[in-house]
Amino acid sequence: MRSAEFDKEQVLRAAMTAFMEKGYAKTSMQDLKAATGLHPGSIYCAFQNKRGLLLAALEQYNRDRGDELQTLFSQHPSARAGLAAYLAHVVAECVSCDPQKLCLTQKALNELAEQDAEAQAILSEQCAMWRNALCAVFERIAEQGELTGTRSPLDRARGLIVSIYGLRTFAHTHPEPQVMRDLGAQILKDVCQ
Amino acid sequence: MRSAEFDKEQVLRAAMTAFMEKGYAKTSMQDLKAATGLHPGSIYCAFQNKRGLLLAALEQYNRDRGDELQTLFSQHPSARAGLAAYLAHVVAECVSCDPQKLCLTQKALNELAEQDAEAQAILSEQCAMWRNALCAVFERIAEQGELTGTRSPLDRARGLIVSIYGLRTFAHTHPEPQVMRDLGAQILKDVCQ
DNA sequence: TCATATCTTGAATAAGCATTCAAAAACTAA
DNA sequence: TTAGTTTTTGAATGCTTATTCAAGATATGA
Repeated sequence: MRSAEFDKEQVLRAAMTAFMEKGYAKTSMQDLKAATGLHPGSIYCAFQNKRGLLLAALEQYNRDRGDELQTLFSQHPSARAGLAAYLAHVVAECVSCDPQKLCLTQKALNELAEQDAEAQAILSEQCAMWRNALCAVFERIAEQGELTGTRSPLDRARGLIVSIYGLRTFAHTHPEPQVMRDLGAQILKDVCQ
Repeated sequence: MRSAEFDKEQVLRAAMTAFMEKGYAKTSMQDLKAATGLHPGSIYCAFQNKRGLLLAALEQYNRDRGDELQTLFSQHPSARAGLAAYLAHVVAECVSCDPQKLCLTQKALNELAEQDAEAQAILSEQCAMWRNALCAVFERIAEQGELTGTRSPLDRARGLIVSIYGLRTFAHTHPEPQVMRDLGAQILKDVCQ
């Protein structure tokens, strides 16, 4: 018996950033070898093939982002303040123009939703998990009486996801940071109204 | 002297749909040959290379979409009604799940904004043109007294673009058509408020 | 210490890719 | 009709790609 030398999470995070920077199609196995430090044989042994590595990386990304969201909201007693901080965090990522701070779920959705049914199913489920987490947030905000209007938490969660996807796409045109912050503020207003 | 046999607009529209379906990286010259009916030599003679064909296709797409928007709004005396029709049109495209009804600008923005500065510049300018067109729409809606609130037309135009980008990304997870229509209706409300 | 099972290594493979080019075809102008 | 110019054609090129595999390295258990 002998166990693998590499740390799977570490390898998946390295693959994640490689895919974020170049997209799936343009990331070569050579890129992945350089990013992960693994030789082709090891990658194929652990993940079947390039696509298997992507799918595993997508799941790792989703876990990491879920944890991050939970941590962020646990730091704010007011759910509404947590939401503001969350949006500010997303805006900051957009403004940074750092390819490693893109949303891999969104990138993959745009690149392969129409081409790979299995990837699409994984991504749809991840989107549903995200939506449920945000839905719970809006339920807490409602309980704390910080919501006007009559929209359901689910509606608001969907609206917020749409807005964040849009914000991240819009950011690729490099608008001024203040514009991005204003857009974020307006989204917060609209979604809590 | 001899003029080219092919119709440039027709070729560019064929290339557009090829790039929409597979993305830039995964569309091979063989795909483009099949889609356009042009042999490699002719493509290279007319557009330099694969990337040149993409850039030309992006510009054609932008022209076509600009014309489409103008036509749609010219059919509605009420600018507000035109906006509602425009959003309904976008939602219908999202619901159709037809890869040929994606937004090529958005697809390219997501795939190559970080990798190709020239493409990014073209796409940013196209986004600015779109924003200006929508800004003019909001000015007309304001003149017609159908706007509440104090947001500037420019703010609203940016917000609408963000929402449409988001809607199109969200659509890749195949939500129910009614959900998409509800999201469209909410966007219309928020942006005119 | 040794045998064994498993992982690691990196060169080899075969397919696919963007691009080039020279020959053939065809339109234009005289 | 004919000469000249440009386009069309599609095979050839050389490079890159994902994937495989057999040899070598190394940890584990006896």
